[in-house]
Amino acid sequence: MIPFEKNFYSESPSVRMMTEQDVALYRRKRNITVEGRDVPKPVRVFQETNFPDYCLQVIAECGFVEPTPIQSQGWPMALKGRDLIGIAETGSGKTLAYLLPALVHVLAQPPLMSGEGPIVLVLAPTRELAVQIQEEAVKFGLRSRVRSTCIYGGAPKGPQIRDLRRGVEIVIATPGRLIDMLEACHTNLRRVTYLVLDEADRMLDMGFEPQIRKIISQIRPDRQTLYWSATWPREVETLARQFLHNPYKVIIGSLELKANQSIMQIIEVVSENEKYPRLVKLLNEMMDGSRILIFLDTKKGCDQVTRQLRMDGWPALSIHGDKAQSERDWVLSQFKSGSSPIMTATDVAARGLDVKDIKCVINYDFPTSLEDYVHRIGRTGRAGAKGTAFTFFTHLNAKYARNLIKILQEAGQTVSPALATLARSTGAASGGFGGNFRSRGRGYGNRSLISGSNTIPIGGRKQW
DNA sequence: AAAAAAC
Repeated sequence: MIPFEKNFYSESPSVRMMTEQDVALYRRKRNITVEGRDVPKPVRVFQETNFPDYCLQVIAECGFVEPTPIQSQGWPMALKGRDLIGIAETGSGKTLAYLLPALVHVLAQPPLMSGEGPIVLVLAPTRELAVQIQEEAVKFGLRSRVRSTCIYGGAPKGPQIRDLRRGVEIVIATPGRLIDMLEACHTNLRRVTYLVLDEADRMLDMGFEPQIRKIISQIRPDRQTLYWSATWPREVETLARQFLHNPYKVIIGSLELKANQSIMQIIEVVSENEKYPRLVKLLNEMMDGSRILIFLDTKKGCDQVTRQLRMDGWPALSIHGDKAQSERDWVLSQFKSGSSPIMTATDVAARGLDVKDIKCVINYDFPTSLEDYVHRIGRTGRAGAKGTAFTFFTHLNAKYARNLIKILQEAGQTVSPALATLARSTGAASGGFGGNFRSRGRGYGNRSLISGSNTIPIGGRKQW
């Protein structure tokens, strides 16, 4: 094994001069909570970090003025070489919180020899998110010797194999294709010393955990492991700590499920039949060139609503996991460029995606967990911008009402009487928190997305 | 009676 230096952080003189009181005040003002032994002081300006000069230059070019709270505390922690759990709301700069320390980490290592695998591995739950992270890595790795590549399914293997065989310091991957590549010996994880789980609670849930276990088992145990998410259900903590040693924990705000405060959240209690007409009414009010993202719970629902919208003349496209990756890529690019300002999506688009100027998120269906609710609406209101989230809420979703109200109140939103009434109609607070980590709610009842004369069958496919 | 993630 190649030994690696674990502490890349030395406090700048200005950080060293901060008194404990200064630190406490700084953290209090920015809602930073820390746990762990020997927690380093936060950095207040970019110049207090020890990132390479060219990184600071890119930061300046991006127009960033000062580190976000998760960055100011996360950077020195990550640079210490210790494990880390970082929890901060959607749109608060988590990607750079782990990517820049990753660059420093790589630059401090002996160069890659031929046949060696990556030094940094970042795992993400969707292909689009992996690609987005890689774009960010390219932006900051460009002017150094740090190469990166993205390994994900649905795309041709050839170029990915070529990149891996040629050697890259940073690999950003979705689990399935990475395991595929490992089994085919196109790469190995023997040199990985910096492992990131983005959207960590999702990566540790039922669907992903076995794959994550398989991947982590191939990485040296003295690696540095970093978890990041906007949501952190209590149920994951025990599982998560199995893969961590003496971690720091940094939380921005509270550990309570918390939505981004700059998003106006509007819950509309409707019946199933009222959804589509209500959607059209909202689109008529909101359409002014900016982007609108509509979430549904099922792929079929996405197709149906998109088809109906297009028949009614709306420029809508749909993204979900049954579509070819080439179409997913195209739809997302059309949405990003504004050529198709309305996108319907399943939860494939719920986490992490950073599209500028999404003015409005509409939950056509209420999600199957409140964590997903927080992530979905977090596609708007990014980097301090304002956004609006409309959510259609039916009596079938009543079990979420109480905890949803908690989220609304915590984020300073008004609670409509209709929602309050629904909350009172349910017994003790039951449903909601915990997402995939507890048993799923029962009783969905019959649902058809578009009722009566509005139903549009999709050619050749059986439905309902 | 959900989605995602490899071929």
